[in-house]
Amino acid sequence: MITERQKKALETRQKLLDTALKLFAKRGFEHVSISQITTTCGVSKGTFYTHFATKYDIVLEKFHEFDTHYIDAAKKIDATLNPADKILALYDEQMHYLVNVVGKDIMRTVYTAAMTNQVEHVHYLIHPQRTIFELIRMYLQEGVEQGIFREDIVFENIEKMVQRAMRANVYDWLIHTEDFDLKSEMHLFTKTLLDGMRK
Amino acid sequence: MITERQKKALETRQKLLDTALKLFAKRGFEHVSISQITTTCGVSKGTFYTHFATKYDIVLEKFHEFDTHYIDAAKKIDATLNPADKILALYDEQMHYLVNVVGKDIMRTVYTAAMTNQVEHVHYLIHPQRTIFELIRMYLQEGVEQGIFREDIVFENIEKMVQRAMRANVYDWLIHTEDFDLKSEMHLFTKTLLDGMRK
DNA sequence: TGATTTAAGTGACCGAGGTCAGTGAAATAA
DNA sequence: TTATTTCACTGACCTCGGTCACTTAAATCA
Repeated sequence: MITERQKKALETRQKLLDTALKLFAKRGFEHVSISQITTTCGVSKGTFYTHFATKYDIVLEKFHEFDTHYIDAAKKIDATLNPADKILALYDEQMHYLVNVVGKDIMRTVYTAAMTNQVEHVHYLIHPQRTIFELIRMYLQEGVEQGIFREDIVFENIEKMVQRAMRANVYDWLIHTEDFDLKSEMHLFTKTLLDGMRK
Repeated sequence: MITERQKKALETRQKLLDTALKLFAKRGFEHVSISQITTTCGVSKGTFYTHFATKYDIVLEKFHEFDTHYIDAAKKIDATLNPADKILALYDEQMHYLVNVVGKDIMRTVYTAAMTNQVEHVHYLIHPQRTIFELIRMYLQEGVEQGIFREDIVFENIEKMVQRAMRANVYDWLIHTEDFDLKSEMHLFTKTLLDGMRK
C-alpha cells in the first residue's frame, strides 16, 4: 500500500523529471541548472537531490526508458532475413530513433557519464542485459547455428565487437558537428565488420 | 626578437603546464583544481586563464605533443609487411603507448573534451592532419595500389572506418573499469574490420 | 488520542571552473 | 629622458553542482 506522503513524493519526483527534460530540450543539458529546474517546480534545490543522485541521472533514466523501444523495433524486422541483415535492420531502426527522437544532447550526456561517473554497478552502456544487446545476441546465435561465422573467433568476441561497432558510430556522430549521417555510417561500418566475421 | 616580458610570460606558462601535469599524474585530472595549480606556482588564478582557455587545454596540449611519438613508432615497422599488417603493427604500438605512457586519465579527458567543447576548429581527434592518420592513409594507399581492398567501398570510407576502429576500442577501454586489454581488443577488432574490406 | 519516529523538503553553505575591471611595470613613442 | 601604451598578472566575484544539519508534517506506536 502507498501512503499519502509517498504519493506526494512521487508527484514531486515526476514533476522534476518532466520539467528538467522540457528545459533540457529547450536550452540543452549544459545550459540548464538545477536551480532553474527546482525554482520552475516551486521546490528547493535540496529536493532535487532527495530524488536524483546527480544531474546526469535524469537523462540516464530517460535513456533507460527509451531502450524499451527496441522491442517494438525488433518486431518489425523481417524474420526471413539472414541474421547479419537482421542486425543491420535493427541498427538502422535504432539510429533513426537516436537521431530523430532521442537526440544528440541526451546521447552526449550518456556517453560522457559512462566515462566520467565512477560506476556504481556495470554501466548501462555495456550492460549485457540491455534490451538491444539481448536482441543482438539472439540474432548472432542464429548466425552461429546456421554456421555463417568464422570459427576462429569465439562467440563472446563476436558479440563484443558488434556492440562496440554501435558505440563507435554513435561516438563519432557525437564528436562531429555536422556532415555525419549516423544511419548510413553505422550501416556501412557494421556491414563491413560482419563481413570480416564471415566464413 | 623576444622581449623580457614575453620571456617571463613563457616561463610562467611552462611552469603552470609542468605543475598541472605533475598534479594530474599524482591525484588525477578531476581531483586537481585550478587554484591548487596556481597557488603551487605562486601566481593568481586569473593568470592560468591568460595562458590556457580551459582546464582541458593543458591535457590537450600534452596529448598533441604525444602524437609525435608515432613517427618513431612507424620507423620500427617492418617494411616488408603487407599494408593491413602494418596498420595492425602501428595500432599495437600505439595502444601499448596509450596504456603505459599516456594513461587512462589523460585519454578520458581528451575523449570527453571532444564531445563537450564546442569545436573552435575541427577537433584534433578527427583532424585529418593528425600524424597517425597520415601514416594510416599512407598504408591504406599502399593497399589500394596492391589491389587488396574491395572496390565497392570508396577510399575515404575505408580510411574513416579504420580511424573509427581506433576510437571505438579506446572508448570502450575508457568505460571499462577493469578486465579490458586494449592492445588485444584493438588488434582483433581492427583485423576483423580490415578482413571485411578485403577482396 | 497523544507521544514518538520517519522522511520529504529546506536553504545556507562549500569548493569548483571561469570572468573581468583594474594594476603596474615593461615596451614603445615623443 | 619623459609620456604613453601595452599586456601579464591580480583577486574579488559569478554561477554552478552538490552537501547537510535542520524543519515539519505525515505515519506509526503506545
